[in-house]
Amino acid sequence: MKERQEAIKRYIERKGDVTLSELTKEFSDWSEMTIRRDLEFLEQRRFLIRTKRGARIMPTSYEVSVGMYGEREKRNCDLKQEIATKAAALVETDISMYLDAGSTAMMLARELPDRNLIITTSAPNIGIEIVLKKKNPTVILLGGTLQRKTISTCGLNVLDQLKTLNIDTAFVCASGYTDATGFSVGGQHECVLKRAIIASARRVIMLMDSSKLNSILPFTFARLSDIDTFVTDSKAPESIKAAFRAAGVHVI
Amino acid sequence: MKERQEAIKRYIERKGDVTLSELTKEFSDWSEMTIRRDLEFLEQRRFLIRTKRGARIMPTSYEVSVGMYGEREKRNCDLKQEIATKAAALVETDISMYLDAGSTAMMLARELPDRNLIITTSAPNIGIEIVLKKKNPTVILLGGTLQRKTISTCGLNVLDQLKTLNIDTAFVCASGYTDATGFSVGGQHECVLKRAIIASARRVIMLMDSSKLNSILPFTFARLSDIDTFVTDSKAPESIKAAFRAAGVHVI
DNA sequence: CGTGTTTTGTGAATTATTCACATCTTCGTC
DNA sequence: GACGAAGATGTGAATAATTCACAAAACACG
Repeated sequence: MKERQEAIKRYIERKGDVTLSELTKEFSDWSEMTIRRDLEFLEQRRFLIRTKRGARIMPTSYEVSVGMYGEREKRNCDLKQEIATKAAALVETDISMYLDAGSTAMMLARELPDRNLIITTSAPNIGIEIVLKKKNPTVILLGGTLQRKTISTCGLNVLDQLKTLNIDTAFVCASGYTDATGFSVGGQHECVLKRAIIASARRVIMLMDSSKLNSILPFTFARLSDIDTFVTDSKAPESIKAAFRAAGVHVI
Repeated sequence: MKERQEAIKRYIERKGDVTLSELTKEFSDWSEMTIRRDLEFLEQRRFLIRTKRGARIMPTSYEVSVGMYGEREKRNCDLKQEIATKAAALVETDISMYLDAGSTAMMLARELPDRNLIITTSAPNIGIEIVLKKKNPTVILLGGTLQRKTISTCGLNVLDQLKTLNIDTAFVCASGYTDATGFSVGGQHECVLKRAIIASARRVIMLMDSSKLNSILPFTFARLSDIDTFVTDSKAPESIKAAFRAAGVHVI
């Protein structure tokens, strides 16, 4: 496969859904016809499917996280991508890690290196994504009732399942944060799971885009003191980042 | 949603990928424009995506089972569909059932009624499929290591997980059968799981298309005496069906 | 260099899609 | 059962996208 085709593939993998004109603008060194032929080439190899006026990433579980929830998820796509890229740099080979549910975590999953990793997750879509796109990581899915809204499992016996797993680094996502309430989410079950994960992991890395700062959701699952590292995007206000650092959190 | 739109949706769900001209031929009572509008309607509701000259089923986990593995899975698609339809008729409301991994099981999942059911499965793609497309069933995913080949989980503690679950009816798939060897599969882990399921379920329904009869795979997980019902397609030879019936198995 | 092969670009021909509008249904109301 | 409103469907022209054939350019190799 040519370099340009690889680049087109990567571009579409990130965007999920692109138009031909978008691609011709992005890859303006080549003609529309060439890009068209590349799309045909990539479609034949099942990397993507061509749509009416462009192409879309080959749907595995991608659509479950981004497409399905639609606009809300796509809105802060760039911020989340930035976070995912930064977080992926923190992943070490040969470790046991936990990956949370959610679209930011899905993007992180796509950025993970194809190396020897043990990845535990409660998000089956993320697990499938990893297993289909990478050869080396081992994926462990937590069992339990599959929640419709979050596409993640939660079970009464999560604690039992975690007992036999030693998680080194946990990548956890939050839906809200304020100084007073800490990190919060919308679901009770998620809250319980995240707490258990945080309690058992050696190192906790929190992923959260700046749009979620200063919002409160019903269930608090962690305080600043519970986390080691905080990964956010460049739009996060310096004041908050400074406050986090003052509390001993490594902010990236 | 209109009846025609439902029918178009079903048609595309079965075919996976259709052209507009195929649809206008199939639904010749209506004009191309109407079909076009229906596709737009269905796309908005995220049931499918429109491609260059037609439409394709909305990729959730469908592609994981059918598209991804490609031709092999598509080959006996009609046989499997027949089995799935017959098996769906055996599903009762308000029961706890187990659904195996595999493309036949995926098709059964799509045929399930949108009613109150507790569905346990080791196939996360099937679980996601159900949860995204139906409102009423509760899905329980078994935890464990996610296998790349089968997209199913298997864990050391499956037995523990099953202890708290009372499964009434188990729909189990096999990859091979001969009188001498019984029902067999290719993976050791699958074998263990299927055995555990069969041991704990009140009623076992085996799903297998006729192309798999008279083939042997490495691991036997069940004998004729272990199953209650055998669902196969119309191409299965009468002699085998008669032999099964003679052994006390209900053949459909 | 020269030749054959592959890749890329161009524009015309073909095909698909959209749009505006006309017609036909359906349904509630008097 | 007549009427009007709202929605669904069909038609054809306008627009846009895609394909195709072929020419030009880039590349490989002796």
